[in-house]
Amino acid sequence: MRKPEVSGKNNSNINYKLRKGLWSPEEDDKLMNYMLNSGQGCWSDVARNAGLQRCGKSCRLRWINYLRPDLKRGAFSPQEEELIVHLHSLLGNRWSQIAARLPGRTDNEIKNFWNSTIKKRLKNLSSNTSPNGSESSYDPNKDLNMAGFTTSNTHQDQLADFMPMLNSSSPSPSMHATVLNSIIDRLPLLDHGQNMPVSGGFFNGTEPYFSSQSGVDHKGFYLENGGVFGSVNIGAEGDMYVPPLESVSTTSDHNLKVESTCNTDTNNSYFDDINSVILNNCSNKRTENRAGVENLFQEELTMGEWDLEELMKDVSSFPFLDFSNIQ
DNA sequence: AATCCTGTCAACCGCCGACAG
DNA sequence: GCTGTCGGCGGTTGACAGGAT
Repeated sequence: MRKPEVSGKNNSNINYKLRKGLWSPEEDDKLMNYMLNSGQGCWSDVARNAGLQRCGKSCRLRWINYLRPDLKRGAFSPQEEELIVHLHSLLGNRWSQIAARLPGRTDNEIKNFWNSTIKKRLKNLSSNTSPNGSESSYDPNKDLNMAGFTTSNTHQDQLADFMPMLNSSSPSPSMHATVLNSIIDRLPLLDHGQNMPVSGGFFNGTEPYFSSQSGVDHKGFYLENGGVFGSVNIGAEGDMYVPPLESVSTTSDHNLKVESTCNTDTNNSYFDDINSVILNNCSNKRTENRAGVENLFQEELTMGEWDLEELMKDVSSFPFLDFSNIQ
């Protein structure tokens, strides 16, 4: 936190210089009143018209990160933590996009939380699990289930079914396809709901149901560590759509590249692959879940522009998220 | 009680893309 | 096409609080 200050050397120019640093309660009142009465316009106009000696950017930041009425206060819930970790594994440091999936949370808040809490936790756990210290760098994305976040033993057990195959030292593309098909085979048919979230477990059998505050059962796809990947909604016409998410990439470009190679320490990415394939299929035609699967694992597969907006738009539909505590 | 250390978080900075003139 | 402005974003800073020593 910074002490309130006035930019510029000469305070006699206070009327013409912009203030910096912490916001005073009076400034907050001015901005709040202006925003509530006049709504958002050009931020530089907001600053001017509200009688603030602040730059537009500063006003915007203050409003977004602090004054906005819909902000959720308080500590992150374990569910939110898990969601942040998962979204970060998908999106990287795209805090704004992560924040967009967490109602009432700001990108700044999430960024701070990640840098101060989660990152540290993951690092500690990572170092604890590599006693010889051979892992010079840690990858939070590999440590999701070691970070003390809630996981589902059920899903771990279910995933264990696939581990022998996944742990194959040099699985062939056909092996990938086999595993993938096996998973897709276990996908429940998603054509029996109308306008409501439906059971859409990643695996069959013992997938747990989650109940939202509204009492509607939800279910998501699960990640390797029990994290919910996304829920599935069935439209009135029975078409399945996967809630979208903004463009995402785990690579430097915006194409999601799925490596065909698989080794024992790439289970995480492997399941991302699976999820992406499933979701990709689901977002196209539910009746053609299997279509194209055989062609997915080539030397290197580029899935093209993969708009996560098409995958996880409505993260609020995640079954375990309970936003009823928003104050 | 004083000092040090660490975590938290509000806010700034610099960059980028979109857009208008 | 160039330039300026603006909004948005991610990285970073630094003040403060609270725990540890």
